[in-house]
Amino acid sequence: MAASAQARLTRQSPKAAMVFAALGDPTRLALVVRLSDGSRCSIAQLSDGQPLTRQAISKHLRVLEDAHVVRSERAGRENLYVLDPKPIEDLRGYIELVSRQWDAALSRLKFFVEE
Amino acid sequence: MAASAQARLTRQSPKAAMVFAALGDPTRLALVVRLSDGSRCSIAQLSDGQPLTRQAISKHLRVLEDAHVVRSERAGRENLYVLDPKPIEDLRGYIELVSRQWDAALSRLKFFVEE
DNA sequence: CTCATATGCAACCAGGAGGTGGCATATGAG
DNA sequence: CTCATATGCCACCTCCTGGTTGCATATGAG
Repeated sequence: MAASAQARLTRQSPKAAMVFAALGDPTRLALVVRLSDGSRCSIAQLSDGQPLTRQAISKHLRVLEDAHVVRSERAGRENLYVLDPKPIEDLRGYIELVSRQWDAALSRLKFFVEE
Repeated sequence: MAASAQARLTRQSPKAAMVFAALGDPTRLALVVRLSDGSRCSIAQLSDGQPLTRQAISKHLRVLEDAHVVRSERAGRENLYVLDPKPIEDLRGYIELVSRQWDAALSRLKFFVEE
C-alpha cells in the first residue's frame, strides 16, 4: 500500500521549502521570469535594468543557485546563468499533491453530508 | 493579441512572491501540509506536536493568513484555522506559465537547430 | 463565582537577509 | 603591453524574521 499523502508531502517538504523560499523574493522571482525564456544571461545583463547593484543581483543569483533553480557556467570573463526547470517542475508536483489532498478531503466531506 | 507571457508573469509576480515566501519556511509548510486534509485546527492543536512555542506557531499562522493561504475563524475561546486552496491553486497556474514559457523556448531552439 | 484553558499583545533578543561600497583579480580589446 | 570590463570577495550596515518570556484577557467548565 502507498504511504499516506501527508507522509509523502512531509518527506519532500525540506527541499520544497528551499525552492519556495528562493522564489519568495520579488527580485529573485523577476530573475526567474527573465530567465524563463531560456536565455543565458550574464550578471551584468541581469542587473542592467534593475535599480539594484550588481552585487545584490549576484547574491540573489547565488541563492537561486543554492536552491538549484538556476545553473551558472563560466564563459570567458563572464558568468552565464540559465534556468534549471527541474526544481520548479518538482514544485508543481508538490503543489499538486497538496491540491489532491484537499480535493479528497472535500469529497469525503461531501459524501458524509449527503449520506 | 495576447500580452506576452513574460508580461503576464511580471504582473502576477508580487502576489505570487508573497505566497512563495509564506510557503518558504519549513514550519509553515508543515502547517499547510497538516491543514491540507481539510481539518479545522486550533492554535493549541497545531502547536501540540511541534518543538516550538504556541506563540511561534501563532506568528507563522499570521504570516500564512496575510498571504491568504489560510483563514481563521473564531469559535468560542479558540481560533480555528482552515486552509484556503485558492492562492495555492493560483501558484500552480503561475508555475505552469513559467514552465510553458520554458518549453516554448526549448521548442524554438530545437527548431532553430534542425533548420 | 472561581478556575483552568486558549488566545492575544508587547518587549526583547540573536541571527540572517538584503543591500552597499571598496578593492582585488581575470580576461577580452586595442 | 595597457586598459576597460566582468566578476568575486570582504567588511559593513540596517532591518526583518523567527523565536522566547511574561502578562493580560476572554471564555467554557464546575
